[in-house]
Amino acid sequence: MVERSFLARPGLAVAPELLGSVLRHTTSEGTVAVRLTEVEAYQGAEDPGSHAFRGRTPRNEVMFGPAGHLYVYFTYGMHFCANVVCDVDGTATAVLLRAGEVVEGASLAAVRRPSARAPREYARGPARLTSALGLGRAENGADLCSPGSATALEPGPPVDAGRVRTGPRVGVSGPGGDGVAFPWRFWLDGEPTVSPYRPHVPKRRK
DNA sequence: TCGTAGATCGACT
DNA sequence: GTCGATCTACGAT
Repeated sequence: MVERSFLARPGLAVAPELLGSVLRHTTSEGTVAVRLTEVEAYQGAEDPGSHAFRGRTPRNEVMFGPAGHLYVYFTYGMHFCANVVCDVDGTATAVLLRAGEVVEGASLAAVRRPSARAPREYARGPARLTSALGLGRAENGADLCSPGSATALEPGPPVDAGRVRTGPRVGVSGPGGDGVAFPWRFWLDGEPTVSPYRPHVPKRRK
């Protein structure tokens, strides 16, 4: 079980140390656990790309709460994405879980992700990861740091610091408006489950 | 293997 | 009414 104090820091500090951790979710169907290989930090009010940028709403309520809870939101009409809420109560920073490797419950993950051709694709991508774990609206606000919780975050095997890679999010400058892009994405080099980098280009519909 | 269009609905303006 | 922290199918190469 990850200590809540570990998460009660800015998402930017927590994110790289979260790589390699294992998120386990148990339902009536069974248990699926994913070892995180790619995450992205969201700096709340300082991040134009964050749900919390325009202030507190019923939707992002959980982000403003205490650390160690799960923020699950619905997007694009069909997908769920999951974040680990960080920092102290009242501060809306979080870490988006972008990709991971299924290390337990692969058969159940296969049922939930029928379109995946290989096990490495079970959780390769934010929406795929939540799908493989079986996370949904019901898990929004779930406590990750309480013993016996159906949704839990656990320390994984030690990660070689040399394999941790970072990347700036294109077009987003850091606090202070100095024009410097901050490295808010973190992933483990060489992991086949890391999603391919694609610049964020919102598509316009007709 | 790569690139693009379409799907689909809740939150916010 | 508009847009989105995306995924998948499908056509082209």
